[in-house]
Amino acid sequence: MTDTQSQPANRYDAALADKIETRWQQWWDQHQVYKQPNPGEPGFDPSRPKFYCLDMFPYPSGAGLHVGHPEGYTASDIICRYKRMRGFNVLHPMGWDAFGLPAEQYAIQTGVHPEVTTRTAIDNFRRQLKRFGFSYDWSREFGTIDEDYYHWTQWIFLKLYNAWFDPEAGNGRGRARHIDELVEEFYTGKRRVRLNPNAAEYTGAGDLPDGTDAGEWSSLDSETKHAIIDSYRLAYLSQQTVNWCPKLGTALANEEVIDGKSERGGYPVFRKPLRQWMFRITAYADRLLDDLANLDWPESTKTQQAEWIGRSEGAEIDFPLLDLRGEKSGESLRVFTTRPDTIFGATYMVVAPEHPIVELTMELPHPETDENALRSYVQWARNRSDIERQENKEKTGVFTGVYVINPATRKKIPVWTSDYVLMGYGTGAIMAVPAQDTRDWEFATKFNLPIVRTVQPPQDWPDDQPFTGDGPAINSDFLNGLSVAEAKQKIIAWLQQHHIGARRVNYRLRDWLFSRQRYWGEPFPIVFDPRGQHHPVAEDKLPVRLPRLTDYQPAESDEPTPLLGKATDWVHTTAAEAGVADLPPDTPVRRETNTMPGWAGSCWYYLRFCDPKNSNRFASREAERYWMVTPELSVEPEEVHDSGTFQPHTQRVGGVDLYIGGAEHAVLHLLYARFWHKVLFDLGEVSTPEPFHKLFHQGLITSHAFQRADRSLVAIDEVENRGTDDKPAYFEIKTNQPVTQIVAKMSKSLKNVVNPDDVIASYGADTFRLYEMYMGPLEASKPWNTRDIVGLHRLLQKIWRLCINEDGSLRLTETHSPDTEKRLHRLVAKVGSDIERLSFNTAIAAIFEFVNDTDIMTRVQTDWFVRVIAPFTPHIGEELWHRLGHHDKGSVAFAPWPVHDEKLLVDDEIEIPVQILGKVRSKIIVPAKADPKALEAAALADPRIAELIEGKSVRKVIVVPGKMVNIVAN
RNA sequence: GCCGGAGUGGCGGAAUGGCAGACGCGGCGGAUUCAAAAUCCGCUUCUGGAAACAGAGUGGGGGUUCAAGUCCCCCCUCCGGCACCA
Repeated sequence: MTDTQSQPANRYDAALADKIETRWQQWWDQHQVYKQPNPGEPGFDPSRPKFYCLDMFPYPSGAGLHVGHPEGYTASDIICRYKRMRGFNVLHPMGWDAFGLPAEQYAIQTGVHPEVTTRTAIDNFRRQLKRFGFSYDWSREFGTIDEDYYHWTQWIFLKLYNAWFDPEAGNGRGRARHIDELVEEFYTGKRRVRLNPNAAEYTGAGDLPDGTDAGEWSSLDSETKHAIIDSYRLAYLSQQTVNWCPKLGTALANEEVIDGKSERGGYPVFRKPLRQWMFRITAYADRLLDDLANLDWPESTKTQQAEWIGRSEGAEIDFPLLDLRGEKSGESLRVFTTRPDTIFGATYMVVAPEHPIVELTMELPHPETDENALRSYVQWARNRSDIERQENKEKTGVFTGVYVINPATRKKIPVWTSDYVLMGYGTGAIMAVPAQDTRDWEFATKFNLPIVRTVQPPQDWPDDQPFTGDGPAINSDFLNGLSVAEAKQKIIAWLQQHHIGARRVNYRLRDWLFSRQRYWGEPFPIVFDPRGQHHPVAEDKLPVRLPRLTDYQPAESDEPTPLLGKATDWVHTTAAEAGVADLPPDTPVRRETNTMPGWAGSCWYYLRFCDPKNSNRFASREAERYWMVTPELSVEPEEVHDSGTFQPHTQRVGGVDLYIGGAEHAVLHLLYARFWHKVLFDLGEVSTPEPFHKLFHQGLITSHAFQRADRSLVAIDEVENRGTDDKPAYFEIKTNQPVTQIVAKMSKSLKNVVNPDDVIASYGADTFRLYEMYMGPLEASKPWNTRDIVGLHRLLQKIWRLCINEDGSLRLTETHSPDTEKRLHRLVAKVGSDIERLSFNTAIAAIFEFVNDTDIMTRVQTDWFVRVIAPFTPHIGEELWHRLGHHDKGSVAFAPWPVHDEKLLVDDEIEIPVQILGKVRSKIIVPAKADPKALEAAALADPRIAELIEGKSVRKVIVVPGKMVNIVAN
């Protein structure tokens, strides 16, 4: 590549920027400059350390990139470029999160197939990203909708389907094992044959799961065997209450339902039980919680995950149920409580409206049951969305007519049902202790239920308030006088001794609902036989391809009907065709018609990037190990962890070295990915227990908008400034009312969305990159201010003028300036350390200062300077690099980062402030290495200081060598 | 309500307990120009002062320290997340 035929203009402007940028982008593409070979491939250098830097891949929408995308992407690009110059093998890939609801909705609106709209959006995103000059290895690009990608998404699903969680394995932390090993243990009698006692789908069933030995494995019929095995699988089918919208023909996420109506269209939404695929993520709750400690993640994100998991310690207690005649029935109602110490104050019980006991009571009413009231309440509660429940917290409920015995007081207490008790948490039933719980207090006062204090409140405590704090137990028999903590210990021991309760840990985290009724997602590799039993598709029959539907309009229906049901030829097939080994080949089978949710594809894409073209495995073991394991953090095992044998003391640690993306994914995506990764780790498929070692969230790029006195928002084009730039006075044009400028999210309605293409057209990509990095700290949310961009463009103009003459030749001097040299070494040191700590705004400020103070440089100095700016502004960097004569030596991307001389970083003489009583009164110039005595003497000898302390007595002189002198004199 | 994070000039922001406001934008003044754009130079926290300089100053109030934007306590505001989780 030569640049002789097109001499650029003398000035660096948008046109020149465009010419330089497009030229080098083409050149990078042609020469595959950023292609990073894997171990064993030609050009791979095993002597270099590795660095895996990942951006959260985008969801390509029809609207194209917005200015928020390039923020994190520019940051990671700078780091990757810097790391390459520091001699790292850098894995820096990009791809597309392309299945999911928005694409499908867009397709329905436009009438164009989602495959087409999505591919178009991807092409547009790729074009836009390339225009920024990001150094992605595009040879690794893929989309989650690619068949040879979702092939492995389905394969991972099967891994979870064919796995169970053994709580005793893995040194007591629990570990996933192959389902065959469970069957083997049942068969040999090593393990009691019974339903999984931790199976979420059976909680609330009172005393059902525990203590139900199923007997000899070999004596069981196949249905029972299936039921037992399925209760252990990490992927299982379960009846779940969902927000069903008949008009849209799909279940909706909670955030898509507003006031009981769908967000889109405003159609009514009902809560309906639906059979759905679930993941037993709750089995991993403790490990997901504990392992946060080892991660280099923002504390806020770790906290959010910890709270999402919501571990709470307490006890499960059985309350004996009374039958129709008021006698002990032998059954009991099980509750979870964190305050077993308050059991003597449990004056009534509350169960969720969905609790089995409610259903049972409606069928077999007790003498005091008001059947109609109960029925209508349950009906009403069932149709209430979660959002309605949140909005109106006024307690509601009805008495079921059922009584239980409080095992501590031996008194008969009533069982109520109320929607403030949630079926999904604990056992779906509580013992209500109004005196020590705010919610129970509200309920008890509303329905006139008895309140007995069992913790002594402080003396001045109001009578009309519950007391939830610590204090001595009262009215509690053998617990009286004990503190809350002591009472808990004692009552749990008592409960266990009498076999009516046990210590128990509960989690806020629920099992993960994984089915959608939508079209645009990964099909499940599952079929159903004529008896309704599910079977996995054999691994070598993957992928199960998403059929191409021409009619992807959702069907309006009262009954949930997944869209894939329309693909009748695809749905109805045979065991042989589908690849089910354990059925006779000609057995008619029905394919699973639900699809996976949008999260599926993003759960493991970081693994595929290690080896994206592999058709035998999701990634080769060698590639996965090379990119994911951080040797300096790992204890190298004697034997590699391939076999699935857990080796707690030799495990490799690592994961993606730096993962940059928005904080909005703090919980769901990052938790789901960690879960899948841990399962794959347990099964010996990956080498590290965690997927992402270091995580960083870039801040939100916001914009300006205007606010009326009533706090409503006004779009920016409806406002004018009737003041000056310095003292602005904004008015709404229509009403002539003053409005105030505020910072708001970019949104179409506020007309404050910035399109990156426009900015690049006006200034070029290098300016755009600099601007976004200069706005402020990467993690902070910052308002976009178009006016400020020009400052960064001017910096590039200055850089251009500093290096290029009016006639287009290189501008160099033979005269070596020691001052320039010193400042250049400081620049190298400052920019390098600022990049390491992701402080790009201060690095750019240092470049500003250097350029402002520099007239001309030698060839060697210019060569260094170009390397320093190249990570930030790769196009102008590459242009200058080649003009410096590096034609044949390749890209500046692989030029070594300059090595500064530490000696040039310190001055011989420095100016330090002299304070009197903490106020700066003078400054003195002293040798940098002056000792405290010399500094004190110099300070006291300063004429101004001498004048000011005249007549005062110097009580103390504090000297901080190299920093300052403070004289205490009065 | 609970959990995070943040409040510094007209604006974006800088500052391992050690000169608050680096750097950029905007503004003001000047140079260049027939003129303008662009460019270059100077000034730009507030108050008083021609200046030297003095005083005040990092959301508010207290405290620790020779020294606090930074550490501690209380309060206010804004942003983000969660929210009847027993």
